[in-house]
Amino acid sequence: MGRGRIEIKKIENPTNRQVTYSKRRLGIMKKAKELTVLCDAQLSLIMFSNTGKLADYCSPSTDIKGIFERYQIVTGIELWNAQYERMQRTLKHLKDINQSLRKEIMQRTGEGLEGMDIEELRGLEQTLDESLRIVRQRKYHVIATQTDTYKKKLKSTREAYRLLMHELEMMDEHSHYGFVAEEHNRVCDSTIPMVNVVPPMYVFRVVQPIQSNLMGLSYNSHDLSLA
Amino acid sequence: MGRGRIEIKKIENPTNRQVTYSKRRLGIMKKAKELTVLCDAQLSLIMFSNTGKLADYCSPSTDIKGIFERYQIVTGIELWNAQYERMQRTLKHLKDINQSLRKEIMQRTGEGLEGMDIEELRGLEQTLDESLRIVRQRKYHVIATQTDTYKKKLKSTREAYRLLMHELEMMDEHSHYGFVAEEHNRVCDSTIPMVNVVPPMYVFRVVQPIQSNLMGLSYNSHDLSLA
DNA sequence: AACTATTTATAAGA
DNA sequence: TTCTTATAAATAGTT
Repeated sequence: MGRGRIEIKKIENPTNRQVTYSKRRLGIMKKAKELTVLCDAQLSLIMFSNTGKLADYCSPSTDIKGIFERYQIVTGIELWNAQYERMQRTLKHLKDINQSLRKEIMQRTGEGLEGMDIEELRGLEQTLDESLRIVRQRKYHVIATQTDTYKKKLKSTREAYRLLMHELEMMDEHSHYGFVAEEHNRVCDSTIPMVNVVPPMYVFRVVQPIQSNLMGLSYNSHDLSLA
Repeated sequence: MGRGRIEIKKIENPTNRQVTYSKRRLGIMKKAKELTVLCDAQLSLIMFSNTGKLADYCSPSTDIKGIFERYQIVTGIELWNAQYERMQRTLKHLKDINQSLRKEIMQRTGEGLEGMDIEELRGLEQTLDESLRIVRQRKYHVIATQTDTYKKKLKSTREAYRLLMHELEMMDEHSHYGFVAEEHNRVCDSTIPMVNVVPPMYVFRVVQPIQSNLMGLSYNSHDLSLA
């Protein structure tokens, strides 16, 4: 339909091809609209030109999504159902796992024990017993480590203190300003024995307030009784 | 384009409409194919007639799904992406929950304790201790219930046995066939004391083999020592 | 489903 | 791209 018929094969001249595409695109679009109106049909038309440009038409009273869903139902072709169902299955699987994990936790908590027979209860008891053993072991390990850390810090503090005292003594012996004499003697007298004689625990208590910002230990006698 | 122009509005005569639909459907289909070939375009055409019949065309070298996906990408319209992403989020959420549940179980098992400080360990220990207490309580309850059941069964068996013995005695006293006399006396002598004097545990052991198919009890001294 | 008068689409040219 | 126009193609009404 034009000045001379054309063969239906790819138009090699790009300009020509583009022009033809424009004309025919409008033409088919018009046809689509007419078909929609005349025959009360529902249709979707999606076109991508050679250059990637999109043009589309969809009959009124519906949308592309509706058309595609209907298409899927009629043809049975999976456009996204496969993916959707795969996800749905994964979801169910995860939920199942979730439930069984929750159940396990519940049983380990001591809830939901109603359905278990003696053998199962026995097994659970032993498992819990073992777990408790491990947790306690770990706790004591942590306590031991922290105590060790404190001892080391204490030792270095004690050393620093001793050096300081030593310097003070030196100052006392070689200078005669005397403005700290009274205080100094008292401090010196009580310190030397403390550093060298007082048992670690006592020193620990004296020093602790100085370092209390470093770590917040507060375990009580109950905990220690389990050591 | 035909004998007289027509107005573009719904054809009310159903037959006429159907005929027109057929003709124009073929026409637009042909146009679609030509566009595909001439201009190297990609297109999809889906049509549903008034009566629900499907007709579709898709350019070669692609498929409806491909066109559809490309359409989504270009338009940014979510056809099923919204649903997809919602599911993906749910999936991730479930996985996260799953992971935290697993972690909790691990800690309750005594694994993965490395990151926990003393306070946390203390809490975990107390929780486990409490759980263990509950599980043990439950176990003893089940044991008690089962023992009770055994006692009742034993009692009824014992009663049945007693009645049987009584009948035998009667038979022995009132008849003089004598063909079971020897055996009968022996059985009678050993049974009466057993039923009335032997402590429950002893009776239990004697009776157990007879009923052992009913329930498979096998708790050992270790278990009982925890009672 | 075929025919055909007529309308419509469009190829080529500007 | 858009307009023009000669001509091919589509199709409405008919058989």
